[in-house]
Amino acid sequence: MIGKNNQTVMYTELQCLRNLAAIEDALYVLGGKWKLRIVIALVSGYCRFNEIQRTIKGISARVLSNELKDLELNGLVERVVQANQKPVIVEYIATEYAQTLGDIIAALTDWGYEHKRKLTQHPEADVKRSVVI
Amino acid sequence: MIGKNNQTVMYTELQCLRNLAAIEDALYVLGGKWKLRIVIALVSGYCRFNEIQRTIKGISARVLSNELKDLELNGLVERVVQANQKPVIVEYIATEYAQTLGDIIAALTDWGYEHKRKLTQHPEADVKRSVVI
DNA sequence: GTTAGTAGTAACTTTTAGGTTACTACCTCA
DNA sequence: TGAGGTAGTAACCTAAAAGTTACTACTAAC
Repeated sequence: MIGKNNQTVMYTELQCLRNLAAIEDALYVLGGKWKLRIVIALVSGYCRFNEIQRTIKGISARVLSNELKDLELNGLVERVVQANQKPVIVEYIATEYAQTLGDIIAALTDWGYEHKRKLTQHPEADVKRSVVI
Repeated sequence: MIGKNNQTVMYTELQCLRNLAAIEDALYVLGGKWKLRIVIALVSGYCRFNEIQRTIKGISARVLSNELKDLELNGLVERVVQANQKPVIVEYIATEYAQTLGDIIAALTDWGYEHKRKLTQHPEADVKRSVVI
């Protein structure tokens, strides 16, 4: 009952289970607090370690380091060491494959904007309620 | 450098920060292991508590209960109590607002399918490597 | 000569998310 | 009459994620 551009689409039971599996795969790679934020920072052109850390407020060096390794393992980020420079400079580059995340990032970003707009316009709408028939 | 339908789009620094904020808002509501899975189950027509728990493998009653409350607070789920029935029957219904998640769910599902296809086709591609220049 | 930047890592602690078990109270079916 | 389904909750526990602090080793600027 949901689909692209908010068209109504029915899922059969089998499709529902397959979609659950697919979204599970996607969230396995992209889930967690930081992964998508890092990808956004990378595709926006930030590529140095400290630069990324400064851009993404709140992330620690340890976590950023681990997340970048994960993303590299999944083929979304390439680590480029410029050994000729002194001090040695490391760049993290979003791969071509990371470009395939465009739809996900755009959809999440759009929804986030709209959701915030909704919250600030009708704050009273978000009150917990149960409908009793 | 990324956007809808994988079109190349540049982000300015300001846009990058705004996108980071928007995706933060979206992930605040939708993040975590279960939220999107639950929404998928709901829009697929599963609406009873135990039914949802059976559909989403691995979720416990405690977690499902908490997640449904969160989703209700954010206006994505409506809790409908049919008090005339014995035993009392409770239905969880995806709200109209939940339909706005269509693009996100579709994008994540598509990407999950493709990513799995990629992994099974070229498993050797996912080897950690750093490029040293 | 001290402060800040380069890219991290190791060891440790805290936080949070999620899992487990047991329980309610009522109903239906075999 | 007890097994299973209805929708949960309370208390407790574990495991994973994330945060903190300190440190390397070298460079450049003030």
